Amino acid sequence: MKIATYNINGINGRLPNLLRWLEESQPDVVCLQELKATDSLFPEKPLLDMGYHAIWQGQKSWNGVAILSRHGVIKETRRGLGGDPDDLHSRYIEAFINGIVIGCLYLPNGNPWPGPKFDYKLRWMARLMAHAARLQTFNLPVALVGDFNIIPTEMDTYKPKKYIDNALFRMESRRLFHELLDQGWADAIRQLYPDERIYTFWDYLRNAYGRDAGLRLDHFLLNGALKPMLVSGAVDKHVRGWGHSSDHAPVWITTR
DNA sequence: ATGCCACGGAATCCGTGA
Repeated sequence: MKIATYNINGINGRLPNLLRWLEESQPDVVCLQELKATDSLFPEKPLLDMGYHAIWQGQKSWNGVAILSRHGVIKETRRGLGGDPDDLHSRYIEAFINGIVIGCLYLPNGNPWPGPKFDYKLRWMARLMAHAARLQTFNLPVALVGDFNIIPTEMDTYKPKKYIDNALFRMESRRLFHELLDQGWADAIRQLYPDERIYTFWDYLRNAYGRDAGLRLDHFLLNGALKPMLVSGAVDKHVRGWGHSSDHAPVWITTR
């Protein structure tokens, strides 16, 4: 099964890019983030026409997550993380597809540091970790997939010094990410490419893509049951070079 | 220290993103 994640940065503005990439890449399941669309504006029909069923949690202007699948109707298992009834951001949706539990997430950016947005990021991560710990008790393959907005190590940014006080790279963010891994999650892309610089995001500013000034922010975390099923994975980097692209590129893995 | 780009939504700018 080919599972992908793609921060689309506005699903309606970039629908032609999304459809072009789906046609080319032929993923079975796709986790999307930053829909930037309300529920009623989700482009269900063009995706169905391409054979993809979808579940989504939209929001006006910002955030928004969705899961697409070619394996028929999707069994949704959760939307939202719980642990904070006042949090109205659409950042988590989860489904059971073809024997795998797939959690699609869009972790808060958290900039600027310090401040309330950074505090929200850390609280959201704590809630994610509480839910991830519950998922670890499942006797099933589980994947946490999406835009984590975290640069896990110095190897995952073109210029570590520049990001020292950035919420994506602050030690608190990295520490929580590694505490999450310590629950028993494997960072699939890093596992496949232990020594390579791999980026999934290139800023629109300053010709970042042309200079390959990127960050690795989009991750696949696999539990112990799913990890031995991992076969391959990669970033569809060229998609970031298409006209009218998102600032993220799609990332995918395949499992047996 | 700031703007550089790009989005949605409203309005001819603002908040946000990373």
